[in-house]
Amino acid sequence: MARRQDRAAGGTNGTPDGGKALKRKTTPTISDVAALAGVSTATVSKSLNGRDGISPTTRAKVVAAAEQLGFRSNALAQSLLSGRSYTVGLITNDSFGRFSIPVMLGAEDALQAGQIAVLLCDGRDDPIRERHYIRTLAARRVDGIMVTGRRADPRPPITLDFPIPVVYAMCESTDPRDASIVPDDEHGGTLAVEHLLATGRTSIGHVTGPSDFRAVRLRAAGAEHALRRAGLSLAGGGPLHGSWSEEWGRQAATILLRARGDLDAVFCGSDQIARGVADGLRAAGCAVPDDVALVGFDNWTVMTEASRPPLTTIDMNLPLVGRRAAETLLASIEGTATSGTELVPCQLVVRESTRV
Amino acid sequence: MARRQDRAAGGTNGTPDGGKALKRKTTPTISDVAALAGVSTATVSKSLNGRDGISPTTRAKVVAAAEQLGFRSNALAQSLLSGRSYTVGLITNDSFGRFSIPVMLGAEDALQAGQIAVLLCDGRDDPIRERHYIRTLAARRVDGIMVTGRRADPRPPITLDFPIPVVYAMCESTDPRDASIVPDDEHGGTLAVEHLLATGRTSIGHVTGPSDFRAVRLRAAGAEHALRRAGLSLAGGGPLHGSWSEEWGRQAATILLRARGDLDAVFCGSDQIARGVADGLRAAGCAVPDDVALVGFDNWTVMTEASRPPLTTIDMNLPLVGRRAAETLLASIEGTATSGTELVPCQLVVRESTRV
DNA sequence: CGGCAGGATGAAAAGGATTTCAACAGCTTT
DNA sequence: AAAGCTGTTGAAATCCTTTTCATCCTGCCG
Repeated sequence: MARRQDRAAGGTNGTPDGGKALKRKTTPTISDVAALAGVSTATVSKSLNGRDGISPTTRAKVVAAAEQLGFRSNALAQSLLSGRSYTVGLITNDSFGRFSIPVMLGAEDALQAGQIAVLLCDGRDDPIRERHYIRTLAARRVDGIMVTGRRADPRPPITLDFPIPVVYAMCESTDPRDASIVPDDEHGGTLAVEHLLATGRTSIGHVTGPSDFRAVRLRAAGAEHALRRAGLSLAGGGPLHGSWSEEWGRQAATILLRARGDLDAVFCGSDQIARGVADGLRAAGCAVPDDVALVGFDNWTVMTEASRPPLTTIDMNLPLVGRRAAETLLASIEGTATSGTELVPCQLVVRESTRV
Repeated sequence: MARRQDRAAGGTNGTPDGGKALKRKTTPTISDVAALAGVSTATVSKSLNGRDGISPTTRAKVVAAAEQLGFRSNALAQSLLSGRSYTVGLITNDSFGRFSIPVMLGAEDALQAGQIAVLLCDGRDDPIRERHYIRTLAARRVDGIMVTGRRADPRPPITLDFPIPVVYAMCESTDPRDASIVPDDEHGGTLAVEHLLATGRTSIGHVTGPSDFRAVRLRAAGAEHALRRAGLSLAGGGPLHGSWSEEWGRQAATILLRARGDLDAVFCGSDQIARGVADGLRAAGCAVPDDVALVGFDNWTVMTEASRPPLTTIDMNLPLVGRRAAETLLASIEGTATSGTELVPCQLVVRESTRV
């Protein structure tokens, strides 16, 4: 199956650390430090943790001994005693795809600041697997659980048979008593259309994904609100629903142009669709942004930058979603629980496709 | 910053679990189970862990008591005693991007089978941050560490002041005594060119990324080997180096066509480049695959499927890289250490761009 | 000089689970 | 009936750290 590369050096060395091995057999414990410093473990603990009631001389002695031994306090023992593991579980069902990752990074960053580590659990949309993970996390006595996933309709809450704070990021829980953090899709749709209106466009189409996605409906609603406030409505009579693909974007471009000769802008439900629309428009001899302006959704740079021209788009601030989820979870762990859904605002990112 | 959605229900409920709260104050311990079953904790432990020397009657009684209390053994306490945390740290410097994710998923899958959990650490290419994480992982007494990252040249090994097994996945360590698992890029290059040769192409160009990437050099070397064996050489005299972008692919297509009128195939260093080449060729009136066949690299479906036509490409088997890394790490934890670099073979994925 | 306040230190318990070894009950064997 | 054996069970030690509370010592005041 795999082949091993020949190497001049190191091939004969069977130990994991090679010449880097240290003399020490096991990692030093607080008792080792105590023995070396000639004090009790209690004194070591207090010295190293900055408790007062320790004379500067003793403290210095202990610190030196700890240093010399390379002592690192055993977090497991600390957790056992404190009852807090300073760990949270992160369950995803997006297989850490395009949407989960930024959320996860934002969350990890916020948690790490609180000295909290993250245990990874890839649920793979398998409820059994998810149950298994929840049991594992329970056994490990995590302080909280964060559930994230692909963007879709609200999901049933995870079932715990023990009381641990849970926060849902990106994927809302159907139980309104749970805390969920999601992007404000409706607001995103509004932002996109308001930008198009502000640049003087009036005949605006909307090409988007399947209508059974809640996000699709919300973005369209936001767009239509903005239009209505301007006394307008969607070109083509309503959103054009299709798949989340460039191919659909290409087709939709043709459809829109045929239906409305005066089309001067298209707001798309994703950057992938937008890129397809851009290609479709160009193939039809229609210039972007001179004839038709284009706004995408997601700010997925792979698409926005590769598109010709680069796409103006809506950024969902996913790292912020993750960060807020982490903060909410932390607060909940500290005892200040929240419930309900928090919407994180989207942001307009302007590029050439809406140049005036 | 964020706005909170109004909800009819749940708004007033301040507790984290709302009505779902259980009566139990704290999670039950083994002593609780022992008390309920009327036996000692030793007996409970043996009963629940399938040790023998326990009568069936007692075992049943204990199991029933544990069930009734919803007892779950505290993994922290177990770890403290056993000296093994059944946890490994995963340090990445790719911010879990396109390359790390599949590797990570493969690894997580293999580790999970060994009942081992994964602690997430995003190093962000910051050595200080990385150090910090290593200290945290040490304190948590992880059984091993897995280092992964963006594909590039070998990286300096992480420095540990304690003996823990480490495995490098995707990013090779410069120390040959370390265990590293990486895709076999050279083999990938060979596979691509052999496929083109097998479909009757003879004038084959190579458009790829910057030459300071080791992967770029290896893929080119593999391609040239295959050509040499067939008595041929690269059209254009050698690899065309540029950026990892579609734009470069488009330009390179023009360059190659201008230099070689008889060009009948292009092997690209990435799917992104290949897609650009496909667009460039089409724009120049050159049909893919009828006039020129195309092979990409990465099997990044976003690119391969959206390209017209869909791209034949090389898959690096990243989940397998992760899986092998996990297996190597597990073996190392169990005492069977390995050193040196293991190459995971690539795989040809045929699509329309090389149709005959 | 005795008593006392106050600071520094250490013994011991706690946290939850596992394992060893001793004790014990019940049975068989001589 | 005594000795020996087998099969169950539990007391206690162990893993490592933190915290409480008692103890001890020093120096100060009366």
